[in-house]
Amino acid sequence: MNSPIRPPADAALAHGEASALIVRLLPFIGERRLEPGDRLPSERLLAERFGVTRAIVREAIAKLEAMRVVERRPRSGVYLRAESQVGSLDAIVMKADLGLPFDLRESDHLSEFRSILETQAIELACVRRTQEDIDRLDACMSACRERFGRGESIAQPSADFHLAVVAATHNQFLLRAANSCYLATRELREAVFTDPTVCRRSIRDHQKIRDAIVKGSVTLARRAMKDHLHVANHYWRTQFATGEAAAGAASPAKHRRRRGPMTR
Amino acid sequence: MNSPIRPPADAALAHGEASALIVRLLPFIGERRLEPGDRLPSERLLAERFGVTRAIVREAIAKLEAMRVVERRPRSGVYLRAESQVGSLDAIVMKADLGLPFDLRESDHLSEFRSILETQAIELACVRRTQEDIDRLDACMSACRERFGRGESIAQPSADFHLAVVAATHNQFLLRAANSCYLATRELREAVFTDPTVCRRSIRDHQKIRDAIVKGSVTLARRAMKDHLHVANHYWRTQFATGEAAAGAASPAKHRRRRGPMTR
DNA sequence: CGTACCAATCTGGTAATACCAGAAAGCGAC
DNA sequence: GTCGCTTTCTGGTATTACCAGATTGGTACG
Repeated sequence: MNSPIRPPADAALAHGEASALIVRLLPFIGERRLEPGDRLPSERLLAERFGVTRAIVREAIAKLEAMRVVERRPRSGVYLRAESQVGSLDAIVMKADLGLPFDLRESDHLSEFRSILETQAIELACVRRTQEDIDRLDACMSACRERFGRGESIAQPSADFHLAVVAATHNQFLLRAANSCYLATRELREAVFTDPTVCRRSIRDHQKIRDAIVKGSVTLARRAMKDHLHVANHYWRTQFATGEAAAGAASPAKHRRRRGPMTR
Repeated sequence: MNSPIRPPADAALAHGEASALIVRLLPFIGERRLEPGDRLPSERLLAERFGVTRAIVREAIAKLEAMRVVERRPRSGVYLRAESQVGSLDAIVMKADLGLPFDLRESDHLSEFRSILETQAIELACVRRTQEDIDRLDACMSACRERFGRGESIAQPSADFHLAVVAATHNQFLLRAANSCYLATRELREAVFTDPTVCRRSIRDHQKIRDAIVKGSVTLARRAMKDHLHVANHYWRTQFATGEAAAGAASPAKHRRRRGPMTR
């Protein structure tokens, strides 16, 4: 199983009324000026207000609770948590998943976070990589080249490569955090990685990174990764700005409802 | 109602049948040898099997879905996702929250992850800290000293200090990731931070860190943080080992049910 | 008056049941 | 065999009801 470790399917939160309710719930919280510690309306009221069942409300709240956006107190109510302090990483990732936009500041912070993870990860990867890790890197490289040759976007195999690097640290926490980053930026990456210039540059950089890891040279690898991330973040920022400009009214991140047979 | 500082209330996932079901569900997945991509039994079967309602099953699955442990495919089934690749950071944090044990390997990886976040964070903090950030650091220091003076555990204010450092980066992603780390280790930290030696050492180290941040000296701060983390991780590892040995009995703080080891 | 106590009424937590629509499997007709 | 129907799965949603803490309001008592 050398293929890049990737889920067969799309992201998770897009289905059903419960997710739709979350999307409507967040602005509702905003316009009500609810602050951390405040209580949300009762489940029954919310159900009535949004025209759904209590079961739907409870499912939505369960998800928000899992992401530490909200806290349930039995027989008392549902309370908003202090977002910045207790929200989970995925509570932000979810924003993208639900079609809510990032602002530029958040985008930069995400880039910074990703850079931190990956520059540290590659050093560990140089030391810990196994043959299997290297095979996975090569598989991603092949996938990139193949897709590029067909003129397709290399967004996914490129992300897979980066994740494969992190995976070579064999540290689950690093891997999961990095994965969240790539989930959060999936849509915009699609756009960035259609530009042939970007693709060529990426593939070249990835090759350097891969070679450095194989060689086990920490300094080489870190240098290569830093260079790559620097350029990548630049492209990313540019793309984000243009996307931001075009993101006027309707959120373009909405065509996610794929229902295909899902070959697995 | 505005109590000074809200004792973070108990963590999130601990209430009710849905959470209990998650705890029973994970071992169930394990003993059934379900692998990524496999389908879970239908909701109705699970409900019958575990003696709860479908509503409970759905709530539990909603949480697992939010943490990207499983994936729902409408009118098809609930499928296990590739854990290492797609699970969220909080899917691991949850383990602690549900009373499931870490193994030593995971514990070390968590320490490593935390160290990466915080050593990078402190550099940014040196540059970006505002007066408000410094005030927060000082408040945490005071809380530490006060509690230590009363002979209480400084686990919470100590964690608050570390989080305040990360908060000074003004990077939400860093903060949330770091926060997840401290949530995951809450219980064990309580034990570690009752030892006066540890407390004294921590407070001293924190003071150094705080001063370096105020001074804005990146090199000093990084040095101080690295030293502190090194020692802290040592204490932590020791405590973990002893805790592991005594883990035959139930978790000391909670009277939560736990089943088999199931660490996969 | 003030206070202690009690009952109506909130809350979330859980249960039981039913129906819908897509998907898949069985199965008969050809 | 293959086509096409029907049955039987699946999750998705709605409805209703009851339980038990918590809150609240009022009332009876001191």
